[in-house]
Amino acid sequence: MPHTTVKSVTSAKGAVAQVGSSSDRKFTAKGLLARSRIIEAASELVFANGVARTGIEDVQKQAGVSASQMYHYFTDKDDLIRAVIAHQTDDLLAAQRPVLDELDSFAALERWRDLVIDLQEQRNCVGGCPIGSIAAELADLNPRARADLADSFDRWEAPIRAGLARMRARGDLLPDTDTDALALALLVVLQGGLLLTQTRRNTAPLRVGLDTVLAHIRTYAAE
Amino acid sequence: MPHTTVKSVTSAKGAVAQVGSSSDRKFTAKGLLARSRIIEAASELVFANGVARTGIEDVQKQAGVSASQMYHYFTDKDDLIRAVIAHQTDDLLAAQRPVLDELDSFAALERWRDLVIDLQEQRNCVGGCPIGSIAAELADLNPRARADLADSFDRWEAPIRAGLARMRARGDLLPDTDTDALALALLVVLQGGLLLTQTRRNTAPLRVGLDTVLAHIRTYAAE
DNA sequence: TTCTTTCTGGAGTGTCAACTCCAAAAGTCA
DNA sequence: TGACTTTTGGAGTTGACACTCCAGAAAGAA
Repeated sequence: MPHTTVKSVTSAKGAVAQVGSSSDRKFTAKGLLARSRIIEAASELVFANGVARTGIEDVQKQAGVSASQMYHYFTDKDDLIRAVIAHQTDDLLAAQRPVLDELDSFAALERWRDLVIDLQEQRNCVGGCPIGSIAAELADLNPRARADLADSFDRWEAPIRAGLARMRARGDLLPDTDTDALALALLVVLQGGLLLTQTRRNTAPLRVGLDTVLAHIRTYAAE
Repeated sequence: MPHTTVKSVTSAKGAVAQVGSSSDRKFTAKGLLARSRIIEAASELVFANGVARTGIEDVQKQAGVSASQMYHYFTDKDDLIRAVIAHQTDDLLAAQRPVLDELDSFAALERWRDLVIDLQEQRNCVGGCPIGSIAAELADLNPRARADLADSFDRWEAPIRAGLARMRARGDLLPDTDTDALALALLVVLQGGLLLTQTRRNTAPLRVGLDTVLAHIRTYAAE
């Protein structure tokens, strides 16, 4: 995967078709199962060791799959990693639901804060953000991956934005509150908090970061 | 460097001696020069490509040095990377001085904010935090590196803490302000902001993050 | 100068990792 | 059943990469 060469062609309609992407192929039910076992195994290994240190052979072993299967379901390592990014994003959002979709009260924001901190404590502060870590590794190296990661962050940010916007619409927050900025600040503090928490093996950074932004949001409370 | 095996022995006095560390050797002036050229080259390459994707041979070429020199000045790649972490930390703090040491007024905090954002704009949002990126890659994989990285963050946090503490002592901030928490929040928002800025190729996350915490600090302003 | 230590060149080694290939097993569908 | 497509096994290839080794050049100490 070094010197990632990614081919893409622009179709007649102007849409960009991704040559070499495996996601549009037709697979049988059995095939899809093998494919998802591979993605699952790769996700775990990438989370633990990073992209560069995750070998295709390691993934094969963990998924119980042969080399030819790897390249039957994915064109190359890049393609697999993109699938991992998508999978980890789904997983991440699922782990924070349903609270993530109901971030429209101060109580809900606190529940979310507690949830995130608990998750890190459960794993003893080992492992940062599954997509943040990949972002730090690939953002400058792989344009396609960077775009995917940006999309992931967007997907994460959207429900936070929506929740805060609802609070403002409902009158919980002052009418001129810049809820989009607050939502972005929450995502920022989450990423930074996770990285420092991972490095210091201590949830204080995550806690302090989130609490700081939450306190700031409260200064916009109406009445 | 996969499966980093780091030997350390406990001496009679109970102090931990680092077997294999190169920093305590005696080198001539010429030797030190070659050594620092290696560190400089390695730092650039690691910043651009990450640790795993930086080959010893690449560093050799960039530094204009032979393989035997690499292993004359560093016991192994781990040892080199530790030197890179130290070097990048020095560089980073130097780039933010003298403003970093004078963060004891709202005006100074704003100057620091502008400085950090300008730095990212100058490099078109390419490259995140030189030590944050290494932290994301190595924190869970290499205990020695993790300790070094934690120290780096401490060195970074210290002047911020000191500046805010001076503001409180001087009466710019209310007496019961938790300045340590605010300093940590600034570091958190900086790391998260850099990562998102790198991924989105847009300084908004860094700007919004810093502004949010700065606004929150202002709510502690005295009188 | 002579002795010792440091510094440097460059070929070599063993390992691992990404990717390929051919052919066979298993499933699909007429 | 028979023609087809999909799925799988596993050996092989190619290159990269961390690290070693030996010997010679340069520098420092006496």
